[in-house]
Amino acid sequence: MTDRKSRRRARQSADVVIWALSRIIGARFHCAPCIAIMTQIRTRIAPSPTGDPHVGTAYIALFNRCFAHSQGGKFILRIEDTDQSRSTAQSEQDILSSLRWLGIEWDEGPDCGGEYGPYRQSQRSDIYRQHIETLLANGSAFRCFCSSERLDALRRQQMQEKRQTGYDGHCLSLTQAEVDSRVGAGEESVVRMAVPREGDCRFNDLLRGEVAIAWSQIDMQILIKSDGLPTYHFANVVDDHLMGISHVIRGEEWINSTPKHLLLYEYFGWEAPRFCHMPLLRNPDKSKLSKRKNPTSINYYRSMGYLPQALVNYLGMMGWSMPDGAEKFTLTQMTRSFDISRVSLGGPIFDLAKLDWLNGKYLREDFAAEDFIAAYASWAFPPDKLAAIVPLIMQRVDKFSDVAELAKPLVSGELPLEAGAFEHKQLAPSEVQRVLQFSLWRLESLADWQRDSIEAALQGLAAAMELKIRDFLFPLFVAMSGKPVSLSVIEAIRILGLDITRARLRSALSAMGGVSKKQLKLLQQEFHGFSWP
RNA sequence: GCACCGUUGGUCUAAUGGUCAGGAUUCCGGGCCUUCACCCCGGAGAUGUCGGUUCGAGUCCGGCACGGUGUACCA
Repeated sequence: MTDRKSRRRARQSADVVIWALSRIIGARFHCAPCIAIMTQIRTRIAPSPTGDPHVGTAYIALFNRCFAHSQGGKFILRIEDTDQSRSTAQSEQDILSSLRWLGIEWDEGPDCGGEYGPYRQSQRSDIYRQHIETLLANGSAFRCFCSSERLDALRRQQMQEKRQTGYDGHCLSLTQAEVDSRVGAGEESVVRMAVPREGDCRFNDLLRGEVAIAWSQIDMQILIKSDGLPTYHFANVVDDHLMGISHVIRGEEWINSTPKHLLLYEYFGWEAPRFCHMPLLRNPDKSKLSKRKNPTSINYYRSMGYLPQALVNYLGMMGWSMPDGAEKFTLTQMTRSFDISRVSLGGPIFDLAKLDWLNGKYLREDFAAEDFIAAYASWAFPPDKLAAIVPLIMQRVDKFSDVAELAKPLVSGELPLEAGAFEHKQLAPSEVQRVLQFSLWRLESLADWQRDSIEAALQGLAAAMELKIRDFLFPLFVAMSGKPVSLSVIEAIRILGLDITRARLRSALSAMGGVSKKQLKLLQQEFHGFSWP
């Protein structure tokens, strides 16, 4: 702790010097990234558009943004979409709009541009191709032709012998002529980085002090995949340098691969940025926050009716505190008082009880009745949702006083489930669980969230399970509405969206007594055995 | 397995090596109040463990325990 304090002091004075320098130099030069590195604080968030917008992304983005903006620097958003098979444009859109909803805005990014673009890695292939040539030429990277079979066998053997797993340097001994002829013959290959086998890599983490990792722990990482695209490690380093990133603030999960990154900077002859590894947000069981165990999508919090300012505030309380101890603070206040050395390293548990309290505090203290009305109305009844709800309700009511009860499932979060709610004369409890779990998996994999595709997916699933659609839908009705009779369950699913649907199906599953790990595995096998049209 | 990073009430956190380890949440009790909630007051509850340095350790050093992460042609 003392150590932390003295580091904090030292850093603050160093930052002042750098800042002053940037004022002097920055006024005269506007060119290479090297100048930017020397002169300006530049941080980034580099999400991979492979799924729901994650609260962990927002968390790291928040700290990067506060760090940069508290020192007159810039905060950049870069899309890391080198994994062609998993990246989607939809996910990218969701990430941008979620961060914007939270008020975490960026100075440069794929949507707003900037001097260091493009800000999407899939548009930077030429840059990576060019840069890998440098490493290939100076011998710090090499072509590898090993098949995945050989690599698998190698790994198995290493594990059996209880040795460290990793590449054995097989292709390191290839001559240039050999490499050229095999490449010329069209043989598939990857590019790996050479890694020393002796000694330690030492670096100074902004929060943790010196970290030493033996080079023997570091694998000869693939830099360019056989599809010609870079892996994270390579693209990340090249881009961070070219974009003038001065401080890499990222999750703790990256500590172990920092030596790879440092080595790449060295191979290129570039000055490395400062590294700062934040603690990881955790599930209540202390494992890394995951959507299997918790709602992790920012969209979930949005559709549950949390306020963006409360969620950002709450994220700011994770591993960090205001110097004056204030618990309710805005993004602006956080930025103004920001001091990265106030980050505490124990992984904070993302616990909803305190978020609820904080959100309520915002609602009570910051909203006049008319503000509340406006905010609530636009949350509960945005025009398109209202248009979808009204026709459903009109058919089923006799008088206005019936409306609220019917609409309840569509404007609520989780619903209380009565004991025995899932009793059914055709379906055994285990069958009900299967329907719920399979439906959840099926819906999660749905590409578009339209009435027809949801219906088709569920019908296909019912057929695969050899259940009558009527019986099949029963558990879903109950899970989604809390009652066996209600509005169209498919409409409800469409209107409520995946996040609320997931939460309801999950709470139904746990109301049924939960699914053990063993059961889950069996169900997974069965589910993967299904085939869809 | 190996490596790395962590460890203050259940949870989020505060504490220039020096008061009685402070605040928030949660839970419980009381007050306000027609009820509930809000709000106010009060209570319960923590430095993982063993050793070392020191006049003095939550804070510095070492061992152990526990937890987490990493060990991919994912990021």
